[in-house]
Amino acid sequence: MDQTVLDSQVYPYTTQPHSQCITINQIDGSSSGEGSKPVKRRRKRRSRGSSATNEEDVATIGGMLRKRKLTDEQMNMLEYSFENEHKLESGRKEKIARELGLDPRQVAVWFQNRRARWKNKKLEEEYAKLKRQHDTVLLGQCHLESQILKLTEQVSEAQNEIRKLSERLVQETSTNSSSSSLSVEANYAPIEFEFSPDTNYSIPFYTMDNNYLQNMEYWDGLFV
DNA sequence: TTGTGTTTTACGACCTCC
DNA sequence: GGAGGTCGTAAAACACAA
Repeated sequence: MDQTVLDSQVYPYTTQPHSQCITINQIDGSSSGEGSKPVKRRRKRRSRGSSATNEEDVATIGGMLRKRKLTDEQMNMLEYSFENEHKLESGRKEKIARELGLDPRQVAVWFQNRRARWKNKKLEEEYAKLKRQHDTVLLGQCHLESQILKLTEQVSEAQNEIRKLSERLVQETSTNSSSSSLSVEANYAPIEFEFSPDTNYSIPFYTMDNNYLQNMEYWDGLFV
């Protein structure tokens, strides 16, 4: 067999699988030292040949078992099949395996791995979507907070204005009261004032009238 | 060339469903 | 109980920067 062709389909797979140097949680529970939590035991990894069902699947080169890498054509067919249906019932598995010249076990494994990749991708997309939504909400929150700040400043300015005017009014009323019998309304046209021109918000104008004067006490209490 | 990170293939453990 | 699923991981293959 042509070496290039062989290499395109199979790759080194050791006859002494690294399962010998197994893993982390393989051993007995005693080594973990963590009492209550159940420890997963990892068995020895089987050598590739033990599950293979045909010769092609366990080609050997230089004493090494070789694991097969799927060809582009096989990959395309599997992808096409996966697009139609992510699950794999046994009849379909056998059929695909036959058509592609693969071990049904290989087809099953490929679908398992493909589903895992698909799931990961979905999770990433979902995460990105949620992050975008979160960022939008944050932006809205910032906007609202800046509006609150602006409005608070405007309220504060308005309160100062009202205080000044009320003081002026009280002072002038007291100096005129002895010399004039005219009412406040007669001497002073209602005083109106606006907030800063850059504001976009419709804030009611405050008009000096009798109601205002009657409520002075109430307002003064608020200003303290 | 080599070190390192990522992808692909494969497997074991465990779970669920019929 | 068996078939087929997920999950976590090993190890080979691959990509790529230094």
